[in-house]
Amino acid sequence: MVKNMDVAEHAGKVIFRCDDDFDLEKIFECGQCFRWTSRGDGKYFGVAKGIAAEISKTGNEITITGDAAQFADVWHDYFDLGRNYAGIRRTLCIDDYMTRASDFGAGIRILDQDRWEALCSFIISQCNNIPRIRSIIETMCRLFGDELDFRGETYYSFPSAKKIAMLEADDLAPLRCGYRAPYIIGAARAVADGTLDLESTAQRPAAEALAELKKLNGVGDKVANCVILFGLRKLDAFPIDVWMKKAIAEHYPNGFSPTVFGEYAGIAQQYMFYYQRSGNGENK
DNA sequence: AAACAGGCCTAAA
DNA sequence: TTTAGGCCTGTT
Repeated sequence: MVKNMDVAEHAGKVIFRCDDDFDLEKIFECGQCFRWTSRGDGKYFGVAKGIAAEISKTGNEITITGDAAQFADVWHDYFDLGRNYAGIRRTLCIDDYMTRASDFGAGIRILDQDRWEALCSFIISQCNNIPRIRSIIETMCRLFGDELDFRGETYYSFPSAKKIAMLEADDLAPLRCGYRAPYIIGAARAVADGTLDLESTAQRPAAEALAELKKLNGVGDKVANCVILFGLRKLDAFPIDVWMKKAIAEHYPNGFSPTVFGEYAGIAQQYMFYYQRSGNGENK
C-alpha cells in the first residue's frame, strides 16, 4: 500500500489502479518528454531517473516493471499520481475553446522529470522537430550515459551534468546538434559546478527561477519555462512557443493572460498545445 | 532549390 | 523595447 494507492507486486512488475486521467500515449507524446517509445502495441519502453522500464495500461489497471519499493520511490511521483487531474481539468474549462481542448487532452499528466535532463532536453529542442530532438538525445545517452541492461536489451541512462561538463563542444559533434552544443556544455558546467543549483531554484517562485535559468547562454523564455514546468515541477509555468502563439492568436485575439488558469496554468498550456498540434486549433 | 523547424543571441533602431 | 538576421542540421 503506497500513498493511498492499491499496489500489487507480481513477477517483477507492479500493477496499480488509476481511475483518474491517465493516457500513456498522450502523456508520452504530448511533447513533454523524449525518451519513451511504443512499438505500436500500447506498451511503452523508456528510461527515467536512471531506470529502464516498460509500462502498459489495460482498462484502469496500469502495469509497470519494478518492485513496490521502486514504485513508491520513483514512479508514483514521476507520474504525479497524487494529483487529481480530472478535477483540475474541469476547473480549466473557462470557455468553449478550453472545454474542447481539455476534453481532447484528457489523460495527459505532467511528468516529474529529472531537472538536468529537462534543462538539457529543452535546450536541444529549440528550433528543432521532435524526431530530431529524440535522435539527438538518444545519441547523447548512448555515447555518454550508463549502460542499463533491461530484459536482454541495452538501454542508456541520461548522462549526468558532471559527465557532460567534462566534455568540449567538439565532443558533441556526433550528436549533430549544431549550435546547441556549446549551450549544452555551458549548462552542464553551470549545474556541475553549482553556479546553477537546480534543487534550490526549484524551491523559489517561478519568476525567480525564470531569471536564474535565463542566465544560461542559450536559454530564453520558452526553454526556461519548459524547464520550470517539466523539470522544476511548477505547474503554473506557461511556456509559449510557436504553437501556443497560434492558439492564443486564434482563440484569444483580444488579449490573454495565463493567470486566468491559476496555479495549474501549466496543465492548461499542455491541453492547448496538444490540441493545437493535433490540428484542432482552427476555430470552427 | 529554398524555406522552414516546439529559439536564442546580437546588433541596431 | 521591439525587430531583423544568422545560426547547425535535416527534411520537404
